[in-house]
Amino acid sequence: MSTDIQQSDLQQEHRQYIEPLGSFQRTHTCGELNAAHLGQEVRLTGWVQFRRDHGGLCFVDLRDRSGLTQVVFIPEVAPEAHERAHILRSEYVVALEGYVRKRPDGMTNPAMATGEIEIVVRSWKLLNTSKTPPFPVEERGEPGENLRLQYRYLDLRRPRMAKNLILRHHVAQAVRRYLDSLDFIEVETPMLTRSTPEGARDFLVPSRVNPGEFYALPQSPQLFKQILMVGGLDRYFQIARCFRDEDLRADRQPEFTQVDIEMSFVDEDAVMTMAEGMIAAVFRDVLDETLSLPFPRMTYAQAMGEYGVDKPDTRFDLRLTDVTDIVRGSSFRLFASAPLVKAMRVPGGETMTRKEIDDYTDFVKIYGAQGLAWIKLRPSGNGETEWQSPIAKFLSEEERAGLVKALGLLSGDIVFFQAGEPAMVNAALGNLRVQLGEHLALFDKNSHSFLWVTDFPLFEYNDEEKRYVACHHPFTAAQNPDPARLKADPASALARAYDLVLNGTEVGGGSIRNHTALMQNSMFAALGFSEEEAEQQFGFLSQALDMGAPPHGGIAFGLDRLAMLLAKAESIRDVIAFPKTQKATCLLTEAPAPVSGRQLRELGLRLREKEQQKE
RNA sequence: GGAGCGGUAGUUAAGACGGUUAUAACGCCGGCCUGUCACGCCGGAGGCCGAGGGUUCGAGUCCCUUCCGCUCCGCCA
Repeated sequence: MSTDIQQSDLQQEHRQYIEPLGSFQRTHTCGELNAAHLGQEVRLTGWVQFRRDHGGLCFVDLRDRSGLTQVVFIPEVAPEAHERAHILRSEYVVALEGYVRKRPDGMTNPAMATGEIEIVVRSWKLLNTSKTPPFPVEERGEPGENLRLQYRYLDLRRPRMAKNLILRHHVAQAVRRYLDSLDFIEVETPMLTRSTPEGARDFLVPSRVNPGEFYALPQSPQLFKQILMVGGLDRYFQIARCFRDEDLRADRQPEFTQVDIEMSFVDEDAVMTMAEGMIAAVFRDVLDETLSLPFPRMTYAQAMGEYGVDKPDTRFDLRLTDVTDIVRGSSFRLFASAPLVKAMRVPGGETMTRKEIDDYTDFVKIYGAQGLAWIKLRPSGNGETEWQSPIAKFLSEEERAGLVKALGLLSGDIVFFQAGEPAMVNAALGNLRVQLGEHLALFDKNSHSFLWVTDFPLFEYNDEEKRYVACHHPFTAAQNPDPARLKADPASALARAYDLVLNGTEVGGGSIRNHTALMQNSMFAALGFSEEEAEQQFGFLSQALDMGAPPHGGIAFGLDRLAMLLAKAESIRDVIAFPKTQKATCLLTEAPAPVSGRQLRELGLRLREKEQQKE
């Protein structure tokens, strides 16, 4: 309390020294000065990071986005400037002029980029004062995320956040350079558009002019970019903001940025080759890393079979194996009766402790598993291998031999099993695989392993809606476009879709689209739309396709995720200037917030009483 | 909708077994200091232990409710 009063009094007193910038416009940034500038007269501007006041000499580290420079106030050189320097506090904003000189022998600081030199101040101006910041801008320790988001402007002054946003900028610029060089046209598509029934929940915007009607913010520019192809634009891209009103994750925000691309007269290979070139250009320009092209490809079926997920982390080599047939007749009833039994061999895992196995058991329960069966193959003294396992006693000699053969089991291994519904089995073992990869340090954290996943199913069954929905989106072309087959056997239809996976994260995905009205309408029919519904929701698309739409396809990349992976950030929030919290709020602006009754009336809206009380 | 972790000076954390006046470091304020660079030395201020209720002679600590942040499941074409 009294500290606050003292501080605000102090700041009040210091405010009288604030001056306009005037002629003190900077000649250099704080990060760029070095021995090459010795003797030069310079002007710098920036924030005070530290003041080290020796009574006589007074040092200040001056910071801007480019780095830090030590400036020194010397009574003998500039008595007035030195005298006034005692008011400087953390985050005060100053402009100063002086000359660059070499630091005395033995006084250089090799940890600083500018550590060989310092600026001897002749005169300076106070441009603004600052309250004592709630957390230090200097990166010592990590303040809580709620504080960082509430005072995001201070967080952005910290080198890590500045570095991440600069990296993100470089990614975006590399993308623009590459696509421009290939004659792609950047086009902006509407933010206020129409709600569509498929896909994620829409953010809705009420229309004042059309009471009772709503725009939706785009989940992606999908329909517009296809219609641009019908419009003959041929090659389009956009760094587009997209909105999805779903729950957040460490790598998911309700508004995010997509590098959105569409091309005419192409097939899958043309799009994928273009995309590989773009990713390679980004890695070359941003990380100075050369990627080897083309990226490997794997079918969806193989990914699910061997990795349990549709976005395998191919940095390490653990695989899942289907052993359903081997244990079909087992006296272990769970194995004998399960629709799918899979196993994962972990070489050298025999040394795992009971505690570790228990922790992995808890881990797989997240995905609906009842437990986690395991077998350790221990070398016993006489050169034989002992099967140590709670389930070993249920396995016949034949079954053991079958497992050894199918899994390539060796002494010293541990094998994990999962039995049950395929979705659960794959999710449990697939995610356990990733967990083991991290815990056992099976990969180099600096490596980048790309993979195309192809041949996705066209549809997946949605239990809630009791119907098939599009796996990718409803505009994706089928590999076999025969309408009769789509209708008869939707489960086995494959899509002309492809995802790009980097280190187990989906960074991009796209497809060849239905470019004839016939293809598109048979897709709507297979999704269970009546002709009237299809016409009402997507009539404008069918109509456009029916007026000479060229064959076309495209892809979209998550710019935030890409930036996150390149920056090695733990959260997507660390590469977004103003992200939302897990409850989808902005702690800086306190959005969302109630609106006035007048605003609601203008929009023809009325709140339930429950919500009204919030106002 | 569900599971888990966390919330204690400005900040980051310790305290958790219920028991005197709630610790520490950094930061902040005052003083001293002419080569520091996480400067140093001396002194000082600073707390509704997220909020509300309960159990108890007594609650930072136990119970209930609730708010906020984070991670995950569901969800995310």
